[in-house]
Amino acid sequence: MPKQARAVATREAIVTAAGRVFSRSSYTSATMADVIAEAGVTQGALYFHFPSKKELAEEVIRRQHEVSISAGEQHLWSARSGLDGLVLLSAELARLILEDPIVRAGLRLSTESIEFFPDVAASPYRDWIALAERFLKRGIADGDIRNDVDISTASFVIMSAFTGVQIVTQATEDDLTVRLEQMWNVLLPTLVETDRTDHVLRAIELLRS
Amino acid sequence: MPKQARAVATREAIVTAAGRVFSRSSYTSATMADVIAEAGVTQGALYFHFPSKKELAEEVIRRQHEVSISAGEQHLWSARSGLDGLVLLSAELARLILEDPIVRAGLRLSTESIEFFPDVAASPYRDWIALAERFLKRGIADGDIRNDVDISTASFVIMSAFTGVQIVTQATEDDLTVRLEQMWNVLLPTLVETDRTDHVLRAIELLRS
Amino acid sequence: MPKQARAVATREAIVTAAGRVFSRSSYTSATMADVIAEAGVTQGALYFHFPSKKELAEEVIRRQHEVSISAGEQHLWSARSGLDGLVLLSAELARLILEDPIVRAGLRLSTESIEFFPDVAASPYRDWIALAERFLKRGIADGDIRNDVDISTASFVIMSAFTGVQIVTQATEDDLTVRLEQMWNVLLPTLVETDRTDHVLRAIELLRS
Amino acid sequence: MPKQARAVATREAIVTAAGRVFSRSSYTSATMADVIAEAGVTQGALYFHFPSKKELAEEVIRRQHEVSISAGEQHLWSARSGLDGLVLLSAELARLILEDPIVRAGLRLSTESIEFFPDVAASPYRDWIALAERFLKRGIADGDIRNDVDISTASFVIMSAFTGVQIVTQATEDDLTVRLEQMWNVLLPTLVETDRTDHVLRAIELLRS
DNA sequence: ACACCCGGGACTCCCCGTTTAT
DNA sequence: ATAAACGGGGAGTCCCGGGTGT
Repeated sequence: MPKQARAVATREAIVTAAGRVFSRSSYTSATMADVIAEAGVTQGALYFHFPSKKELAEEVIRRQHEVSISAGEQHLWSARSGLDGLVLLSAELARLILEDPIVRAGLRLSTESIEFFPDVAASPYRDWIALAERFLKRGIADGDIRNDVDISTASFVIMSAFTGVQIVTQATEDDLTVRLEQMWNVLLPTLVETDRTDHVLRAIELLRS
Repeated sequence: MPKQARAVATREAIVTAAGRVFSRSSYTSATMADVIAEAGVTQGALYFHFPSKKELAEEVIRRQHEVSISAGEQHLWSARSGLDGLVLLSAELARLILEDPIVRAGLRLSTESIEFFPDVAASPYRDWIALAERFLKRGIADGDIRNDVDISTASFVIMSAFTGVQIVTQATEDDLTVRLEQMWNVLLPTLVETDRTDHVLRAIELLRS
Repeated sequence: MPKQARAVATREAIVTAAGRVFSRSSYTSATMADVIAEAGVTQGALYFHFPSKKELAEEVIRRQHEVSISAGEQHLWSARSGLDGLVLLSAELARLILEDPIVRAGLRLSTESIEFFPDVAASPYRDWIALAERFLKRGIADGDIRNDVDISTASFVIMSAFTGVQIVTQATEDDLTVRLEQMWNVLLPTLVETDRTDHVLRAIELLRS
Repeated sequence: MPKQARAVATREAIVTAAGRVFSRSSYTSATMADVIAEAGVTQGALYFHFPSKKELAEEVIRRQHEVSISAGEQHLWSARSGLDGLVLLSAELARLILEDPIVRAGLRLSTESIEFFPDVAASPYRDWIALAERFLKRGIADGDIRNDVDISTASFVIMSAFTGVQIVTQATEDDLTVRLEQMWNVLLPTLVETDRTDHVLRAIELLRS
């Protein structure tokens, strides 16, 4: 699709810069000038690749979506079990949120600027919940997760708790990985058979790597 | 502080209007003109009472703080037990978030506009966690909650989960009370002795009233 | 006119404060709030005594006029001779400009804010020139000043030079008294008979006291 | 710096308009809207070329500086003698002040708005005094000016008197050229040998052309 | 008469997302 | 793809008028 290699590089620089800018300022308080300065491109270049601020933000949101979904997909197949995968997914999402500006920006944009992107506000959560459901299903098939667990409810509560932990941790500047482990310590007992605490311990162990 | 009755009414109208405006728009995208229109006052009146947009927002945050804390305090003494109180607290907070624009606005401002109010970003969560700790302590004393529960960890996870449920629910436009019940169904088993499921059922029953 | 002693004090405090404010800020950049803060009165008090910013400034101008004229009048009679008086007048005006905020403010207002007080822009200069003329006349009568001096021209040039010295000195932050002496050293020889340099020396000596 | 011809024209129109506006209103009472209206440009155009009111004013001050200095330099070499040049310089400055709005504005801005441009308040006077010194030096070399004249003192008094004459004349709405001649009639006798009154007469004659 | 609180609203500087001319 | 221009708001300031109390 892109005609010149330079064009790709420019576009990439813009999106990356937008990620940094939108992750540290809200949609309205971030300015195109900020993005231009951060990317080191000219106004014309920016407006050539993205006709408006909104479309630039939407591209960032799209990237966040791609990245977090593909991260999840990978674990779905590579993890030893559904339970392990679920825990690893949460760790991977946490890592992305902490380290990838585009993910952080996409998340911030889609949740916080509901007025501008009303139709994508729910999608990160919906995506994550759908992912979690698939892990839970596999977990039941694997025998790690109790088969009387309501998959839909459980995945909602898990991903909500994850979201809450992430948000509260960010606000209080706590250590997310520590808090995540505490979260799983509270949640896992209700998901796993009471006499299979070894599974719980093993899964939590995964968080430390 | 205010000397005239009219002044009190004006000030109140402004804060209420600010609550509505800041709950539907972010801090930066909300404008003083919006507040003026919503309150039906003049610019002069607004700037007489609040010298800047920031101070107006801070007043809204302060109100949110007061309201949610005092709501919690009340349940701490009126509830039959610590466990019941904790559940009722969550229900009350949910109600306030859904129904009181000032609470919603205060929450949105303090969490989302970290760049402008860095020092209060954590306070709602810290407050709620501290409240939850007091409920948990009473719950242990009342015998409703297992005495090997780590109060600090549990209160953090509970309030994080609550926060997450509220945020995800808001984004997906689900019914918060239903989701809250699902959350408690997952969380309570780990807090209450396994042979005291009656307590769990009774507490959850409270959510429906 | 004022009925109560308190009113007189308030009014005086306001005018004095206005002097300080208008001497350090221009008419437009000075604000009524500045005056209020400086005077330590309330807005109501200020607006009771002066119905507008303009009238307050006009009062300051009026005071400056009174003060500088009466200072001149005094020297006219007390000085040993017209020449001495003229030199003393310049010293006295310099002192007032340096030390009395109301004089400085009145001067600044009447000269700089021509757009607001067009009819008084010239008056300080006209007043001073008229004063100088009277001194020169007496100086001729006293025999200190050459009788072929054109009084009207000379007084204009003298007071202009004085004004210029004062302005340039203020801008360059030089010592006004030193510069004033230099000015008289240049001007006096043309006013006094060439063989009466003792008069010149004596007059300049007066500046040092 | 400006890349397009149109940009140069726009910028020029803005500076010229600013000159007119700032010469008839003080810095604070002049508004950007005035400049925009006077220049016939849009707000965007103005703020593209000058990021703030202050920088626009500073450009005007810079222009005034350039114009008056280069006018002086020219006379320094073209005049028949130092004395003639000095008188011509004063006439030229007077002409610029009367006819060039940018010069008038720059002067007004740098002297009157000390609060905003403290570091350039003195520069017009310093520049002129430095120029006068060079003329006086040449005048002594040329034999027009007495060699016992203190150059530093004399140039200060001359330029101060010039400044005063200009200011008083402006306030009283007198004819500047007439007053300038009167000023020189008072000042020259102390600068030139008493038996060389022909020089004085010739120099003053230059003012009339 | 004197003082004060509260409110009114025009206006100011400037930022910002976005097109037009080159 | 860039320099230049566009123009709609943005927050906040300012001078002042009314109603109230003393």
